[in-house]
Order: sequence, then structure tokens, then C-alpha cells
Amino acid sequence: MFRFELQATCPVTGARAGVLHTAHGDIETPVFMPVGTQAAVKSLLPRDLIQDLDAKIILGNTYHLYLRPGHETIRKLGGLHRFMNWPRAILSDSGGFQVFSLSHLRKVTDEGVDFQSHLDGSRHMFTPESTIDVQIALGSDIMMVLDECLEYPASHEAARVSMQRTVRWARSAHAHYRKHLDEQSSERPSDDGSRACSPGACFPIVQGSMFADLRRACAEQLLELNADGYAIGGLSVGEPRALSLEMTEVTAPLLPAEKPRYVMGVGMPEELPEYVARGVDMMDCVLPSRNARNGSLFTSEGRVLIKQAQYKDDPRPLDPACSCYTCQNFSRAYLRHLFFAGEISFATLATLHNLRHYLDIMREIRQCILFGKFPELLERVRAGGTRAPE
RNA sequence: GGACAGGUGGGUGAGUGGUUAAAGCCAACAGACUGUAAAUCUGUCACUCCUUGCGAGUUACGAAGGUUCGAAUCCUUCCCUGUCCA
Repeated sequence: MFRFELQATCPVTGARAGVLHTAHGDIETPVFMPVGTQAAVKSLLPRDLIQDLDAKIILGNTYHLYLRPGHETIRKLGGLHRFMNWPRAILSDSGGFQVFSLSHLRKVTDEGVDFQSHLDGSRHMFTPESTIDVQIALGSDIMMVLDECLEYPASHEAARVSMQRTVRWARSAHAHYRKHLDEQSSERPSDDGSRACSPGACFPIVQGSMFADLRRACAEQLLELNADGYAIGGLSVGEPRALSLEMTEVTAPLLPAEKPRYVMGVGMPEELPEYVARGVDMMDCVLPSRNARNGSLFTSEGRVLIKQAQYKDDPRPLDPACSCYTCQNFSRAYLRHLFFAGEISFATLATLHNLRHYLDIMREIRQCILFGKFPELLERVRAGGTRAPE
């Protein structure tokens, strides 16, 4: 079911436009995927994501959904799509990021990650195999293998050891995934005529911290898996921005051209075309949604910190160039008021706008690639042409 | 008219002789946020000066006096607020 169709490649930069075909719809790439960790993009409804944003794919998280409400609960209720009433595609992260973000609550061993729940302190062993099982239970369209997202900075030796562990985990996870595929394809339709829904894809994750040789070595080993797509992880963990791009630049060309490339957890709006220029097809990041809730809004004229006093009486729309519901209907002064009043609708309006801004950027990038104009767009963004000076 | 209770920085509210320019919270102002433990977190928040230092000075806890080496804290008088009684 899962298939990546490459439609155009920028001859100058190598930026790609394509389509990801999944059981839950087609996804035009390059794509930005809103993050919906706990079966919800915070402050938004599926209706908002579909009608206002036309998001084609969102993220869910294995660690969080395993702990609450539990993947078996979700399976019983018809899978994650039905559970959260999201008919489109879902990519699930494996919990590898929680190895980084909840580092004080876990212990990494060769077998996997021993997490202590941030909810009740109970202990849970996550293995390459178990995280695949959980993601199968969720019914994810794109599953991620368990990886070790390493902190920055890390020594070359520590990064090498960690990377090799990630590779071993990827092999185990992928073997487990393949086994599941085989079992499922040999399964006959059940008596009531229903079949288990078609299996999602499975992506391994390139690690190697900020060391080019380790990134290359990791990519080479993961290529042997002949996976459906490949991710670049371990970025945006505190390193300088230039390094994140450099590591992407080192890694992406090693990955198969006919398969999608996913850089995990990036980036700022002006960085999106930079990643695409390095051959990246998929990205996700909590910045647009989290920053929205914290009053940091991205616009075509730069960042607006809506809490600043200068917006107190500002009747203008947040971004005059934006056609989202927020910008079409409300003033900056009103948004500022909602923020300070602690009104829930602020989070909704702000998130709606920020995600729309990201998705619009990606749509523009895609159009430029298809029409051979991507280098110009990249140049314009690099010149800060669409951004107001700070 | 009488009896209590009380007046602290923009608000609220700790503090009852000395590490108090005065806790905490709120407001205000500024900032951070990158595969979400986040509707979270951080900083500033009397004024002036400089050699920007856990620096110097000035003003400040209703008002004015007083006690004391030292007072937001103790005493006196006055003003004001609240509750109750006539």
C-alpha cells in the first residue's frame, strides 16, 4: 500500500516534490507534519486540521499513547484513526525522542529502554520489537523504529556506541516488522470478510550525533534494511542550527533517491526550504504548535510576540498576507487580549495560524519545485526577503 | 458617641527591634521554546550615580513626633478604613 512517487527534482539544489501514497490518503511532499503526540494536535480538532489547514498527515507518539490510554485500548476502539476521528494518515514516533526528553526517567540498555512513567512512576521496558507492536496496534501509517536520540554535545566514542545500538535496534525492529508483514499477508480473510487493515510503512532512523563519519556509517548500515523510507534523527537537540543542516546535508544524499527522507523535529519557518534544498521530503516539529500557545507567532513579516505592549491597540490582522481563519477575522489586539485573559480560544487561533503558516510555506515550496522556481524561492528566503528585520 | 480590628511597594499579602529596598502570588515589561512531562519556563520589576559591584547614595511600610547604636516592627498624638454597640 505504502508507496513514494517522486514527481520532480530541482536540478540546482536537489529539492524533491513527490507523493506519499498511504492507506489513509495521498500526501504531497515536501510535507510538514503537525505533531499530535497524545492523539490530539493541542488546541485543535480534526475538523480544523482538515477544513482549515488541509493537513494530510499528523504525528502520534508511541510512548505517550502506550502509557495513556494504552495501545490495547486504542486497538479495541478501532485503532488510532478511529479513536481520534482522524481519517487521514498518521506517522507514529517510536518513543526514541523520549529517550532524550525524559532522559532522567529512563535507562538505556542493549535490549531497549527501561522507562519510568512520568505519569505514575511505573516501569516499562520498550524494545525494538515492542514499539513496533504498539505502533501496529495503533494502526500507524508510518512507524518509526526505536532509536536512541542522543543529547548534544556527545563525544565521538559515545556517539559511535549509541549509533551502533540504534542500528542494532533498527535491524531488530525491522525484522519484527517484516515478520508481521509476512504473517499478515498469509492470513486469510476472517469469517466476517474483514481483514486487518493494510500494514503501515516502517522507517529506520539515522543517528550519529554531529559526526559526519558516524552519520555515513549509520546510513550505510541502515540501507541494508531496504526500508520504505529513512529518517534523520538526533537533530535539534541543542546544537547550533548550522550543524543540524550540515548533518542533513551529509546524510540525505546517501539515502535512496526513490524513497522518502524524513528529518525529525525541525525547524524554524525559514529553515524549512533549507532542509528541502538538502533533499528532505518530510519534517515535523512542535514549534508552530507550542510556540503558538506561548504567544510566539510566525508571520510572513517575521515573528510576532503577541504579548508585547506594542500590539495592545493594534487593529491589524496578525499576518495580512495569511488567509487563515485567525488572520481573516481577528486583530492583533484581540489575540493579545485572549492571550492575557487566558482564554482557551487563543491557543486555538494561534495554533491554527502557526500551522497554516508552516503548511503554506511547504505548499509554496512544492509548487516552486514543480515549476522549476525553487532556487529563486530559496534565494529569497535566504535574503530575508519575506521577513521583517528584527 | 463607644468597643474592637486594621492601614505595607501598581494590586493582594507575609513580615512584629538588626543578613528588609521589604517573602510569595498577581499585574506589568522583556525573553526562551525544534521527533511535546509545556495553555510551560526564565529574567526584570522605588529612584539616581558610577570603576556595573552580591558597589555607592537617596527615598519608602497612613501622618507627625518619640524611644533606641538601630524602627515597617516599640511608645504618644492625629488621620483614615471595616465590623459591632448606642
